[in-house]
Amino acid sequence: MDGSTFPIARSTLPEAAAERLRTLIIEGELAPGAKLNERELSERLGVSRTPLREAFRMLAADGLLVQLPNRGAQVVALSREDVRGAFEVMGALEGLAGELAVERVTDDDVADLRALQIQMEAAHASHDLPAYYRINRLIHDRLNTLAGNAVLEQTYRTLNARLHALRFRSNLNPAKWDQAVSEHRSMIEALAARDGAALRDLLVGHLRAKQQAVLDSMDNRDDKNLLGGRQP
Amino acid sequence: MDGSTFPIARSTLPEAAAERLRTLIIEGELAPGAKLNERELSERLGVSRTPLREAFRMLAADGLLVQLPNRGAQVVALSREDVRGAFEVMGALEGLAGELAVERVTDDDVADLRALQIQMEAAHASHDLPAYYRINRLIHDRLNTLAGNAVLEQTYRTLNARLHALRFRSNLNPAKWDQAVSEHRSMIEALAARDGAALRDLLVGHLRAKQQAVLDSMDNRDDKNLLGGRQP
DNA sequence: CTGTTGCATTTTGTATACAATATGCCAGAG
DNA sequence: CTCTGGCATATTGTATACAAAATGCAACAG
Repeated sequence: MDGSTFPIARSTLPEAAAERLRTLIIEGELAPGAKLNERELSERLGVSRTPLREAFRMLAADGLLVQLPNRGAQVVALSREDVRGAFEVMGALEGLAGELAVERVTDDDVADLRALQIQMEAAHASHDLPAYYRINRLIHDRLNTLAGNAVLEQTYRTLNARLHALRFRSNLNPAKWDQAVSEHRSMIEALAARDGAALRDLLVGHLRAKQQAVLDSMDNRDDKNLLGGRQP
Repeated sequence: MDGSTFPIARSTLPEAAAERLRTLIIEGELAPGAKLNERELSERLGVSRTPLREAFRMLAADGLLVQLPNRGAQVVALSREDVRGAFEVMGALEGLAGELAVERVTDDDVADLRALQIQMEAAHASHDLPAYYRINRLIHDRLNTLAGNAVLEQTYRTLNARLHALRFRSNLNPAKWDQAVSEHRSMIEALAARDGAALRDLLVGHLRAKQQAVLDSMDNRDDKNLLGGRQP
């Protein structure tokens, strides 16, 4: 919450287990809808069931797992509605981040972001999708940090992690990609001009486009199994 | 996440413990900053330490507790910055809720809200603060439900619970109270007119006023101890 | 008198044993 | 052949025992 304390961040076993599980889920190693057997997983991670169960509680709170009484935990399978809703909220959060960032951003920050934008365009030009996604995420994270609101940042990160479990990076058609890069350019200009309202609108629109792309890809038969087949 | 399943909601021990702790924190029985001794609490709640620790993890994820490795859990003490940040995010969320509600609201819904508004004005007229807060909360909850976005609703509720731990109901001066009631009237009119942009602006402004009131009360020497004295 | 070191006690962290519940299979009735 | 009931097995839920770490106090050195 406040981020100023540093007890050397000594990790405890439940936290470590949660972190490991989180990556397993996001990487797709644990597929959406997969049932998690406590004994098996505890052996696989080399911890006993007690800390593992605490890890489950943490991930469930993050929305990465669902826990059913006496029936264990399973990886969440996001429905179409869940994805729609999550993107709507992300849009509102990023919009707010933009408005707040404008009030605190320094010229150095803008310069940093411009540098990232150039890297991003390079990745775009060379069709390096992984690099593009990496830099894209850096930029959005940076913007959220610039907002200077710890609650916002934490909420944003949690939601983002949930969506990353979808691993929707696969298909992004060229037209939408061009569009996204261009939107990013406009965003940085709005930030440089300290135009909060414009930046907010750009971010909301940007997120809406992303949402649409993801929803489209969910309709794609090829990707449907990625979701665990729970949508009606 | 999806709310459509109903396995009779059989409560498990960690969930029950978490619920109990949640009210203890919100009612102020467990003061901000208070250290929670596992053994003592487990005896008091009549459960063993294992489910209690799972409850701790849930509440920590909700932001009601902070857990320090090898040093146990304590009730969160919100700093001024935390409160400011939480209200900013709440504003963005409610604004979104307003925009979305406009698209789904029925005339019956509007009638319900008008009825609540009348009850609220009655509570205001008779200076019944508890009733006012209760109805106020009902209205805001209703609006969030109307938005038809489960992710939004859940995020909103979690943040709201965190702020309720402040128990800031004590001081609300008459002028601000009048203002708040009047804003509510406008909000319902905007909803009835299906004017999403107006409703959004009203909600954001409404939240900003609430934020200011709470921050003012935090500066009040009388209330400072309520916060656990962690703010710089 | 002050500061530091080491020990006793308390408290948290983890593993495991036991209890309760759910799951799947098989037998038997219809 | 299908459906129901009951049993065996597997899995989750809870309590407790043991290990590790932190805290507080007291004794000692400076």
